[in-house]
Amino acid sequence: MSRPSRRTGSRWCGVDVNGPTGIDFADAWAFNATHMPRSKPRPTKQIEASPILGGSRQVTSYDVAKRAGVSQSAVSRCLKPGASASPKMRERVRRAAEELGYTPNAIARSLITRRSNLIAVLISNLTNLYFPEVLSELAASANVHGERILLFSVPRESDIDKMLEQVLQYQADGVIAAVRLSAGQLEVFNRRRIPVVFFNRYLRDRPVNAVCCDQSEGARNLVAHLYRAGHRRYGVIAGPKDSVVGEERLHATLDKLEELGIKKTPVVRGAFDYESGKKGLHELIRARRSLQVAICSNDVMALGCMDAARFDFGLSIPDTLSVVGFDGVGPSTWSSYKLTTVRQPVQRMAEAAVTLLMARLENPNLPPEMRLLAGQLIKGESAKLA
Amino acid sequence: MSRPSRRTGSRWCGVDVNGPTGIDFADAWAFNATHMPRSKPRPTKQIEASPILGGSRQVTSYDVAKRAGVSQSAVSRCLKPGASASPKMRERVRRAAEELGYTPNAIARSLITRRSNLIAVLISNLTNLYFPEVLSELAASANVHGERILLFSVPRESDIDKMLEQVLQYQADGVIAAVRLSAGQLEVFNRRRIPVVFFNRYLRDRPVNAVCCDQSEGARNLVAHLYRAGHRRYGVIAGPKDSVVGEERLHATLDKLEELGIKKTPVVRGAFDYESGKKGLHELIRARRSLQVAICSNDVMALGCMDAARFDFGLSIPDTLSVVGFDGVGPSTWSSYKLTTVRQPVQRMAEAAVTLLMARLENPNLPPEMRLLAGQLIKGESAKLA
DNA sequence: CGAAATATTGCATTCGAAGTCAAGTGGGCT
DNA sequence: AGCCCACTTGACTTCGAATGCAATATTTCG
Repeated sequence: MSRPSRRTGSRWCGVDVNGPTGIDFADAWAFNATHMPRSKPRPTKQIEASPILGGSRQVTSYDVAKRAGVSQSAVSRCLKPGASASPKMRERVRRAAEELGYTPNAIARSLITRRSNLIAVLISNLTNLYFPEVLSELAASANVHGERILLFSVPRESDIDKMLEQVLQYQADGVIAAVRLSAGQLEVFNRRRIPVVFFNRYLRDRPVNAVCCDQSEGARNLVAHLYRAGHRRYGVIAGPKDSVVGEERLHATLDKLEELGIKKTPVVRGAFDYESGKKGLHELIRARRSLQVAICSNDVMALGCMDAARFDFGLSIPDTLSVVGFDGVGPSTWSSYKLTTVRQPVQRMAEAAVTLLMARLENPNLPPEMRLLAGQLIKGESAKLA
Repeated sequence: MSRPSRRTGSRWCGVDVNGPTGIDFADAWAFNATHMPRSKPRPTKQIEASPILGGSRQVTSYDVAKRAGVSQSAVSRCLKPGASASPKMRERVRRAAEELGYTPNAIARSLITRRSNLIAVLISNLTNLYFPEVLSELAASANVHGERILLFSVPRESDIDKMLEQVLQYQADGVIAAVRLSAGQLEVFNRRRIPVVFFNRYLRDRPVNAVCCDQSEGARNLVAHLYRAGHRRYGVIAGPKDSVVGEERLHATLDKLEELGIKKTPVVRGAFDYESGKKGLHELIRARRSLQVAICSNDVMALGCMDAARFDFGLSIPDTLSVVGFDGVGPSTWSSYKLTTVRQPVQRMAEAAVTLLMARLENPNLPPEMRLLAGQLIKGESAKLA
């Protein structure tokens, strides 16, 4: 310490100064304070000197600084790529850090930088066969940008508010939502300038960030192929009404059918799960015995529908009944199904979602943006197509 | 402020005092400092007084304190259930917090309490059909204990070390590992007293915390049933050699077979995925044309195996070939498969893993513990059983 | 060689909540 | 009234890294 040393209570220097510096402070206080109820000298912040003993206090940047004979700020700067630091110091600090097994504390960093490097991912029901893939792609993309994934698996819609509270508490940098959020819930994030990107859903009444597979185009495309193959008697196994993408798939399907002159297509509702597909087919057939095509709003229901067709009704697919789905999940390609479906480009969608989010972290003023990615028609063997 | 007011630089009080208190400080400094290179008055920590303007600084406990007319410590105490606080103050603080829309900062809390309330979950490949269920159960259990899940999806084994570094940086309270960890990697966590619980795997050479499904018993049970049904010519489609549970399933199977007098059962290796199951059956049949039973080390391979049997070889299941698996994933119950398998009690396993972890957070000195949960034999229709 | 420009470095402060400790308050009892 | 004890409450420090700023060190260049 060659400069005129100021008396400070700062921790790592404390050990270098003669005597407890705290006393100066107490004096200063005494001078001004007319009443001094707690006059005990401010304790010099002193580091436990026994890193060898069992004191398993974690190694901090102060420890590294001391060992390298530099200041804590220096350590911080050396670890940061862009910062100003001489190569010599960099090397000394690097060595000291390595010798001590130093791990920066991301929590402390987040507190001061106001960047948690956490992305909250909200997923409603992980068992959907489609989400796992999404999740793993999201994790990969986030990782590329130095962000981690804080997972919120929402068992019931009613629990969402509690989850959102947690998302806020953890200071997530941003949110990727594969669940339904109300306008009010979204507003909470907007007010705090936390970007939210919807995954395969969005809000109808206001512009939001979203990455979606182009359901409409996929659906119309699919219907066109089916129609050209000669199919005339359709039925739809749709998702629950509160699923925006489900409704979009449904409406695009019905619109295209009407455009082709086919009216009054029966529609039954399911919950996007296997059993719904089975049940759905039973209902459809009850409604219309001569059904030729079952259009299912997702793959898992389509697979259930196929199984019901074969095992409950003894139908031959695609000869007696054509079945199609949406998503392109793993099992849809299995030999038992070879489902005709519209595959979502999950990987590109995940990348897009993270990219959208990161851009809004850089520049919070970017306007809401919706990215539509085209689905790919997978011509399986579950439907006669043109 | 009814007591004799001490002059302090503490933030929330500053605003109550007449005039800028900073000046008193400057004087104090001037009095004592013999050398004063930086004599600008120590800035009184002052809170931006415009919560109405666009100043979107987040609401802190200081703001709440100010509004409620109490100290910041009081706010902290009021929000914590056990702490000492009069009902009157509790109510005032609660109201102020609500009016301001206060959200405690979990990051700041973690820094001081040294508890991040984060559990790192390491999963290798999420697309495995079995992990999604695990993950969603883990999330649910963790939530019950007030912990969040920090997800690490490990694409390649080689990336694990980078992941572990991140786990440390984020000060995860504990780790649930559904991936392979070397003894050295585990040691890093032990040294830092971060509990690790393995999920369906463990280390052979040292005691560790683990929750596993009792593979051996399940396998032996399965084989016994198959044997009693009259099967004599077996083949095994096993997992990769580096999977501990896979090997356990394999060895238990082979042991039991030998115990029953059946030697030299052919074994082929797969990667736990659908294609491996198909390929595995081809290899098995090439090795032994008269195969009666294919024992697969997981469900997904079993499903692939079934499909290969039916579509590639035209075999009838279970008449010509019996197929069994392990896990009990969703699709195994679908009508096309009705797989006979040993179901893992995923929910109870997840609960156990979290419980084991939480116990070790309470008391870090608890010895390693391994919980074995029995698998449940699901008698599907893919195998003739006794 | 010396002045000016630039690079390096350290000090002090900051982020926001929690916890320690002492001071204050009030009640109950003698 | 006086004393003791339990209960409330607030001031201040703490956690660990990042950063603005000023003080040095080093280089550049006239």
